[in-house]
Amino acid sequence: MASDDQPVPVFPKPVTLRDVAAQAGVSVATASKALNDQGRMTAETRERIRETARGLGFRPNSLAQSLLRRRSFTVGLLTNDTYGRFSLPLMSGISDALVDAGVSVFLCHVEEDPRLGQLHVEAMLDKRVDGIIATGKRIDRHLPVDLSNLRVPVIYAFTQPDPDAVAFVSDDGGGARLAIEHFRRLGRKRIAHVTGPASFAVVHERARAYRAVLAETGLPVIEPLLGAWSEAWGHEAVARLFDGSGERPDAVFCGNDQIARGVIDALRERGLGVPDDVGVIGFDNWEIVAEATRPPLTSVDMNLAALGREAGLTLLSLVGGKPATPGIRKLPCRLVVRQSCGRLPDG
Amino acid sequence: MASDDQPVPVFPKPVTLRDVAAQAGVSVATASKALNDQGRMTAETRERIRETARGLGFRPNSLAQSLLRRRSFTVGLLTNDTYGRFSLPLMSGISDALVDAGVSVFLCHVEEDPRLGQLHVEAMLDKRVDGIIATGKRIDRHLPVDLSNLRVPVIYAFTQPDPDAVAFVSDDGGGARLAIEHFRRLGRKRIAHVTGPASFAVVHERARAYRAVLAETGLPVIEPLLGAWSEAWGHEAVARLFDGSGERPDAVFCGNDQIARGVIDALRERGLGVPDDVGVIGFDNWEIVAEATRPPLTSVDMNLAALGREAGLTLLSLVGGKPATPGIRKLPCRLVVRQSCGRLPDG
DNA sequence: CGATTAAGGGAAAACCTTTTCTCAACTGAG
DNA sequence: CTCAGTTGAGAAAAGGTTTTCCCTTAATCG
Repeated sequence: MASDDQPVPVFPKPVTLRDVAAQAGVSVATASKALNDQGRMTAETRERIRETARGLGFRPNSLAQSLLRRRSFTVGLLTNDTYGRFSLPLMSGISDALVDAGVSVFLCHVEEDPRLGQLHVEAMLDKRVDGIIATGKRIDRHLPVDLSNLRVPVIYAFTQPDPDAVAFVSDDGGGARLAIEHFRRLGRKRIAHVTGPASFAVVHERARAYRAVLAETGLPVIEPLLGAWSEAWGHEAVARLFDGSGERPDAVFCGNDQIARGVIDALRERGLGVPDDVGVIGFDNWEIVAEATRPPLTSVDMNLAALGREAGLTLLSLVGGKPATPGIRKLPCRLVVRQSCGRLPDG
Repeated sequence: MASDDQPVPVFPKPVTLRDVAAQAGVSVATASKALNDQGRMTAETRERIRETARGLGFRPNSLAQSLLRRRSFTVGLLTNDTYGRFSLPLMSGISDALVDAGVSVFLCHVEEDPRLGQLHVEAMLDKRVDGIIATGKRIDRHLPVDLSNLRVPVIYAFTQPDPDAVAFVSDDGGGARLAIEHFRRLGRKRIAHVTGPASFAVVHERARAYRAVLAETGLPVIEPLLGAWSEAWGHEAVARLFDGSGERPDAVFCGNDQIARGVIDALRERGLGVPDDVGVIGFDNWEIVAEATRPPLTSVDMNLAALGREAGLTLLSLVGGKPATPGIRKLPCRLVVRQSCGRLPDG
């Protein structure tokens, strides 16, 4: 008896179409058609069945539907971005694009272990996901998983695609251009660039844009400083830029917001004011950092949610059988202006 | 013709158990039993069927299995934590606990809109998730969704549970105790506490622990400063603590890592060294912040992955039919010692 | 050698929904 | 009154797997 007084929560049996049909006094076929606006029957019958379904709280079993339609109305989002800094905004955009089609998103975090990753992919395929979106920590890094020759369409977003795949990435060169041109419009003359390690493709792409804009406008190019994606590197880079005897920068374009943060801290320690003496622009627009910086950081936003939306819509049309031409599509960045870059004297 | 040269990628038909059976020359029933180690047959037959399945690359259709077993081997993780700062570590712990049971996790982000949230929950139920784990931004905040009386078991992790539910939260009081006692062991005499807004239950819980430890050890209590969860507030709080004429703190225990960061910056601006003049300990151990702080921040870690693991295991046993006594279970925090708190003089 | 038992394997139902096909009844026209 | 055509609704198959029950054959025992 002692083991009996623990109330075992009993979960009610889900109500099936059969139950609805029985209660309404029709066959399951008719019930199904009534609820899906299919087939022919009197408006009265249709309404009666619907009313019964509502009353019973009937919800169709997606599993059964999926089995029949050979689609699960689910897509998998594969990522190895531990902190979700890039994958969560992306996911939010994807969900956004898919929710109207009744499709949900399955976030699947794959560690660096390729075996475990492959396992997760298999699990998704077994669950008959309609498609997979792959994303990573950085645009030019591969996921530790092989996604070629899968049974479902694959889209790459913000990560290095396989050849012949469809991919969406941000236009980092354009983003850099945005930042530098903004500095130029504000009248900055000596614009430096502090960025991440040479092993990242985007580092070179942005540096190219940096040089190009400066060349176009006749401003001097300061050799970009390549280092790490960290605050500490931003700090150190300021020492390199400002310790020399040469003319000093009046603006720094940084490869990410953490570097920018380190730059700003270092400038303050040197008694240089931001934005009055030196303007600073970051990259990523990681709000939680950009807004906490003093002064709040102007930063290039990669529009990850929009990227996710595009990826989602494209995947959807791929699932629908419409072919998509493979290749990399670049989506524009936008500049989020806060206070670290300064403003026009007359503004 | 022009529309014909676009190669439409054709995805191979998945191979079914029927295919395996046909190729092996047995019935589907036998094939199924062979692959699942059920039924009786010669070892030779079993092996032959397995070999055929391997050769064909057969993978059972989870949808069909789930339909039959009335379980999807999927659990939903519901969150409204936009940046994933808390939900991702949690999810990683949950996945960890469930992967051995072959269960995957469905991350579902519900915005503040309750209607959309309810919609997502319905979608998960329709997909026949085995259970749901709810989590939020902060321990004492409700999700904008009603999860009572669902058809599946629900576990709350790091969010305010419904009454009679099973919940796991971190022991914030214990975490505070850890920090203060560490300061005391290091010989700090005047320990201040700068924390978040009064509207959070954990703020009071930690403040209680703060007072308790100080009272136990005979150290003076400085009235905790309640403000916001931001760097700016940490900055401002330093002004309040150090501008007065009274004796100054030699240690500050902060409500989160961002506050700690603001505190450290403000101290540096005042010419006070961390940890030599003032020790600082944060809360959350958000590595990306804690490690970037100069000096690297000692912080209380809430062990979210462990929390997730516990939640996952408990949900699993609930799904298995074993009852769990409702109530809130607190899991211990741990102190991650870096350099901002100082060390023993003789250490 | 006949009868019993065990072993090996198959048929069919079940899970739940959708869809096509079929069928009965009824309408209106000739 | 008969026939074509329409309307309303049900039967059945399909989707892929698991499991129970049954049947056949071979082996064992008396």
